[in-house]
Amino acid sequence: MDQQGRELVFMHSGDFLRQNPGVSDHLNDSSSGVHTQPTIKEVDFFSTDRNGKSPSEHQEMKINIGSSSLVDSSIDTGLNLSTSSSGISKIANGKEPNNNKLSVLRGELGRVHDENMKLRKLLVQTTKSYKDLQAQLLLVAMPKQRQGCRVEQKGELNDTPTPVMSAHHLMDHRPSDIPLDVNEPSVSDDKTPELVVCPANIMEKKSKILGKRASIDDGTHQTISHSRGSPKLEQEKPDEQVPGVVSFSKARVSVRARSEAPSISDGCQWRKYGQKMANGNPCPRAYYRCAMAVGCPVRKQVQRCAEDNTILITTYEGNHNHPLPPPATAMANTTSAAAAMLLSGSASSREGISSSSCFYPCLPMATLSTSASFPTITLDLTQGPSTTMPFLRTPATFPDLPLHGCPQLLGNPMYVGPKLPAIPSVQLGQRHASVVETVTAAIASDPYLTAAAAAAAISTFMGTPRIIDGSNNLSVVPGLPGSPQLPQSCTTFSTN
DNA sequence: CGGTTTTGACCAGCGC
DNA sequence: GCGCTGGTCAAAACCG
Repeated sequence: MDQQGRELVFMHSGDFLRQNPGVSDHLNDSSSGVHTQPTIKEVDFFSTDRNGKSPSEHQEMKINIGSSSLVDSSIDTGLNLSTSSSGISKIANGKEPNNNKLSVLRGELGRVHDENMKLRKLLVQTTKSYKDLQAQLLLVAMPKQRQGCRVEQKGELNDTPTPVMSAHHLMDHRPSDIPLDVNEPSVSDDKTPELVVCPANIMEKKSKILGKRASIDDGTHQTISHSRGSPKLEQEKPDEQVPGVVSFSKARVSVRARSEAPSISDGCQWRKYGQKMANGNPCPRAYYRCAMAVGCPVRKQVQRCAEDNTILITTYEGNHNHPLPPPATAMANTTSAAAAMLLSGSASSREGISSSSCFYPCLPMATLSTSASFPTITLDLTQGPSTTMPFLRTPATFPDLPLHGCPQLLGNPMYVGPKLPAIPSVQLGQRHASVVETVTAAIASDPYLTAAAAAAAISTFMGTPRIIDGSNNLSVVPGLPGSPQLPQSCTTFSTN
C-alpha cells in the first residue's frame, strides 16, 4: 500500500521528468526564481498538487516518501549521477539537482522493490497453484473406497480421517519439542513445506520410548520384528550417522509388493549377508546390507509372504551415510518421512491406535504394525492400482523393472538412473509385469507421490486431528529427488 | 582375482 | 536355566 503509493507518486514524477523536458528550461528561464522553483519542483515530483506547498510541507512529504529515513535536502551525495531527466541535471548551481536525483533514485528503488515484491508474490502464487493442481490430481486419483476401514479408523483413532487433508498440517502433528526441519521459502508460504526429516536425537529419544511400548501383536503382518540386533551394529550406528540425519534404527519401513521377481531394485546396491528360514514360513528370509558405501548401516530383509508367495515383503532399516541415486532417494525420502513421523509424531497418539491394519482411506498402502518390537510401517502395494490408483493404469507393466526405468509412468522424467539407461517405452511395452511393480515404480518415480504415500503412511498412525484444507489441497512438497537437501536417511526402496 | 553369494556357526534376547 | 528364534559373522564356494 505504502509502496504502491510511492510507486504511483514516482511514476507520476518520472513521467513528469521524462515527458516534460522543458521543465528545466522553464526553470532556467525563470532565473529570478531559482530558489523557489526547485522546491516547487519537488512538490511536482511527489504531489499532484504542484502549487502552494510550503517548504516545510515539502520536507514532510519527503519524510513520507523516503523509503528508509529522513533525507536532508542539503546532503550532497557526492555522486555525480545523471538521470533521464537531463533537463534537471542542467541545474548545476545548487543542491536541488542532487535532491532531485536522490528522489528519483529513491523512487526508482522503491519501484524496483515493489516490482520485486510483486514478482515474488506472483512466483509464490504460481508455485502454490501448481502444487494445488498437483495435489488435486492426486486426490482425484485416490479411491473413494475403504469406507469400512474409514469407519474402523474412526473408531480406533477417535477422530475422523479425512481423505482430503493438508499433509502440511499432518506433518505439523508432532510433539512440540521435536523440531521438524522445514525449509521455508523466503517468502512465507505455509503450504509449501519440504519434507525434511528432523534431527537424529529426536529419533533416538522417541525410539527409546517406543521401543518397549510396541507390544501388541496382531499376527497379521509379515513385518519383520527387530527385537534385537548385533551389539556391534548398535554401537557403530551412531558414528555412522551423517550429522543431522535422523536415526531410524528403531523404525522400519516394510513394503509389501506382489512380484514374481526374487527381489526389487531401486538403483541401490545390496549385498546379501545371510539367509535364514523364518519360523512358520517355508520361504527363507534373506538379509541384505547396503553395498554402495563402506560402513553403510542400511539393511533390508526380503521374504515372501507365507500366505501368498507372490507377495514380496521387503523391510528396510537404517540410514544411508552416503549419497543415493535419485530413484533410491525418492523412496528414501518417503520412508524417512514415514519413519520420522512414526517415531516422532505418534508418541502421544499411538496408544489409541490398534496394532492391526488401519489403512488410510486415500492411499491403501499405509499400515502401522506394532507387532514388532519396533514400530514398523508397512506400505502395502499389493492392492493394485486398478482401483486405488486408476491414474496409474498402464496397458503393460514391467517385471523386474528397475524403478528408474519407468519415470514415464507419471510423465516424470526425473528418475533416470545414472548407471542404468532408461528402458525404451517400446521395449517396456513388450514386457509383462505385476501391477504392484508399476505402482511401486510410480511411487518411487514421482516425488510427489512418494510424499503423498509418506503422508498417507504417516496419517495412518497419527491419531491427530486431520485438518481439512478447503481447497482440497494435499499440500506436501517433497524434497526434490536427487537434490542434496537430504542426507539420505533411513530406507530405500529396492526392487532388485 | 576381486566381489558376491551361500551356508553353517555363533550370539543375544525372550518365553517358558 | 534352557530352548527357541532372529540376526549376524565369516569362511568357503561361486561367478564374471
